[in-house]
Amino acid sequence: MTEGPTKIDPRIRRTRQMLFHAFQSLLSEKAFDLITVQDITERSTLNRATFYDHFTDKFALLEAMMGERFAALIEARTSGNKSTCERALRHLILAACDFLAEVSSGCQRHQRQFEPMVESQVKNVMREYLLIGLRTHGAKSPELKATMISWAIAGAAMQWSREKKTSPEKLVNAVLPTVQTALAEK
Amino acid sequence: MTEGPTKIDPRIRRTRQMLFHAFQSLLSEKAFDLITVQDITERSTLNRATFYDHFTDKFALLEAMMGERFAALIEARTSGNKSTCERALRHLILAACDFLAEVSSGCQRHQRQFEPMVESQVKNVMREYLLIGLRTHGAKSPELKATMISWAIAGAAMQWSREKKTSPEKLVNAVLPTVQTALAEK
DNA sequence: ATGTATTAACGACAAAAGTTGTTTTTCCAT
DNA sequence: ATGGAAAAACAACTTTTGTCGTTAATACAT
Repeated sequence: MTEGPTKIDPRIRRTRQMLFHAFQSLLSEKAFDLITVQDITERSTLNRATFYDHFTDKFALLEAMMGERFAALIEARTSGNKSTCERALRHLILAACDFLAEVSSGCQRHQRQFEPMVESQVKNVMREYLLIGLRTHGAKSPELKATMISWAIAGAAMQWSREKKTSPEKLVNAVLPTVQTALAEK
Repeated sequence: MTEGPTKIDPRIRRTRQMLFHAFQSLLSEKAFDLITVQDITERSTLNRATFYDHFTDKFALLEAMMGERFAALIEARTSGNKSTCERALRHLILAACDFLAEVSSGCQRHQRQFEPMVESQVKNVMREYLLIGLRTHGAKSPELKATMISWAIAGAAMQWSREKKTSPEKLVNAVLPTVQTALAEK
């Protein structure tokens, strides 16, 4: 998924991981808005300037972290076989719910600036996943369909994660019919 | 739509408008990221501290401005009669396209931080609109439906606005069937 | 193993973001 | 019109952001 062009310098990987870890541990303590770049670099025992060598700001860090994690979660669950069959769709929707629940539980209540990043990454990863399936099945306008469906699922999942008054499975059942008919359209 | 509880002090209205105007004029000159709060207050001939009396940051200003404008556009076009009939849906989707096109044209190319705000307001306003129609028609789970549909439309419109390789009407025709079947589901 | 190139570390800097407290202006109810 | 309440103006201050130039460390190819 948007693979890096060449081998990545292990130091870069290491530094990124250190920033991710520090950031995650801070997120479990205080709200995103209250976390400064300095907080992150202090905890990761890196220089603040080093942070800016890797990310433009803390939003980019959040975005990258969420994207990587959700993509990894999807990858792990579907073990790579993209598809648009019911089973795969159930997994996809469920994965979104689980991911958002996991993110929620690891964080100190979401902030204004926090959600949009999570949301956009969830949409991106799901869209990419759907797009592959749609293209191999030779659907009509795959890009448009992939966008509409990934956004619709993301919206449903975000709403569910805010309210959490039913089980993820119930949401899947409520969402799936709409998604399937949308996918099936000529 | 989330009306203010009481009459609003004219000074507040005035100050907000001054900030909106200054901001809009700056947006036509340089990118959102490069605009500072000081830029905005200088142009609006207000003190920088005054800005913070009204908005928490420039993101909140953008958000408020986009929300108000899109809501006004919708209001103007539908002259208040929310509905879920085909005619109303066409108008809704078209309104989203037109709004995004208008925003694009008035701005210096969108930035990373810019789009999410526009996007979220477009979704919010459309969701509210759909929700009213769905509730009066006694639909099944109106909140979920309203979310999925508004997000799907917003996604389609955002994608269209980035690419702009077809007319808005063509997009409406491509999007409408999916939306209608989703709305009609039992 | 060593040299080269890349990257991190570091310190210092300028600019912008936010905050606080005080004073002045403006609205509006009486 | 006048007094009280609310908002704006203003200045000063702290924190955070973002950048730059130099030095030190480290990965990798030879």
